Amino acid sequence: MFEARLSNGGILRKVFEAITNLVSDVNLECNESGVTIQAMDNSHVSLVGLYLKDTAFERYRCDKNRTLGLNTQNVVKLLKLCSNDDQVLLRHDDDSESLIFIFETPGGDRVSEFELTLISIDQDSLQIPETSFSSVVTMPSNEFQRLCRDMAQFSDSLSIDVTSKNVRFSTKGSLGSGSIILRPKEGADSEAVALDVSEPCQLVFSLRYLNNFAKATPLSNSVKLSMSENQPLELEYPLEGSGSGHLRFYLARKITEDDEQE
Amino acid sequence: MFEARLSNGGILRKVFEAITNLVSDVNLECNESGVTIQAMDNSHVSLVGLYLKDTAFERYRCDKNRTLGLNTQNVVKLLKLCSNDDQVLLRHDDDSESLIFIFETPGGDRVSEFELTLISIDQDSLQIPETSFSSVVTMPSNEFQRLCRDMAQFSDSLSIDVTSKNVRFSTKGSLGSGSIILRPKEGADSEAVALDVSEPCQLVFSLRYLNNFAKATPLSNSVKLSMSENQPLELEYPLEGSGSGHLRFYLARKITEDDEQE
DNA sequence: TTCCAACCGT
DNA sequence: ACGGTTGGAA
Repeated sequence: MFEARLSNGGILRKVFEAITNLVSDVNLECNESGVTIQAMDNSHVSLVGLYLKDTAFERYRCDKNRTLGLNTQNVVKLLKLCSNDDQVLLRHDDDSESLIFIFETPGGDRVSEFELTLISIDQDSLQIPETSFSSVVTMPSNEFQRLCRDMAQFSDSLSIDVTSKNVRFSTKGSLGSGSIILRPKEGADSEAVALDVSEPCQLVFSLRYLNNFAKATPLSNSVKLSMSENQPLELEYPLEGSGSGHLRFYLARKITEDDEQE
Repeated sequence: MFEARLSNGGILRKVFEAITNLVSDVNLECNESGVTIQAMDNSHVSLVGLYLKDTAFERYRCDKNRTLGLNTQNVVKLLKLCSNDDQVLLRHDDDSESLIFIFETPGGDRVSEFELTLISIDQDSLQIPETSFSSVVTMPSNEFQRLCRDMAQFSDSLSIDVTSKNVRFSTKGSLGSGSIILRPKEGADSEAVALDVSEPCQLVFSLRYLNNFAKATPLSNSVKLSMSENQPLELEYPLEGSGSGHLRFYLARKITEDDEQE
């Protein structure tokens, strides 16, 4: 028996809304310590990682490990049926072919129960390793989204240069070029830009994917970009108000013409 | 001479907006006690019944009974030309081929007059009988609309189970199944769910039609679902602020596979 | 008929 | 700014 109660159904909806553009089917891995998703996107370019610790739930019970195959669009459809402040209870009976979503109004006078048929997904169970990075940029998530949207006007490649002093996002295309430099703010609160750089780096990424990742903006006020030379970017949205948890995206640096000449 | 003045033109517009999806042409039956419409929808599956008692009007005069054939879409077009709080005066001169709509701003500083050509509709004049029902559910109209829209995600069939304790709406489709249970609220105001059940019932209806009926939601805060086994559903939207009147829909229960096996 | 895009109302 | 509705196109 797997049973997990979230007091805020909105988080779950936003998580699936954020990843539905990337992956159509995912395996929800449930064990006693929490719930995770690790999936390659449909075009096998980027990775998505969700981690919801058991403490992120109001109530959590998972007697036996299980893998729940879900169609992300169907999950989004279903989660749209709950109001933002409804409580959400997920339930899976051992060996059942469906996952049950129960939405309860705060007053309890309305209880909706929806059953989603599980699907079987043959996908390599990824084990995304925890890695350390030489450059870490923390910034407001909406600012990152805006930046990626704006830069996409010029080209699909975004260059990110991080030094210990600042971070520079730049792009160049036929209609011109753009560059945005962010410096850490003095009175650093969580809303500000922060840098943690042991080794500067300069990497180029596809804006198409970054813009897809940025769909997760509603989940968190801040986003963390972790980079090292010759390592994929890790983009992390901490899940606020859920105790501990995060949604992460991984993207290998874009192969540019310079690389090809090597 | 037929002359009827409504202080609130919005009601009339909403009524016609609600039925224009179901019936393209209707006969407006006018007699000394008020105005009624009784019509079968275009596909001859459901019935629409409008009743506006003479007292629903600010002024009402109907010397001679008459049947005014109207194209519902044209009426909607015309009623869009009046503001929500305009007074509406309907006038029909005996034997005239048109119905006159006069819109007057509250201050009376603007008077618009429109003439709508009547059409002749050969349709059996229905006499929908007043019936009694074993299960009556009253609930907020917007909640009913939401429910029907949500359930349509799963399938076109909505099962309604009413007991003396609660009402359960459920559906089942390829992507899963859904069920919403409503219980009467304790501090029951007009916004709440109320049940009046002498005999429980369990019926299935087409969500396509229910969703069409739910277009009437703006007319009323509450909706009344009256059911008995082996009898069509009666869905009633009381016309608020119009003294006495209502818009009703009737829908026979959907024939399911179970029935066919009988 | 169903899906998508623009427009409007909240 | 979002959700809903409506109109048009496939």
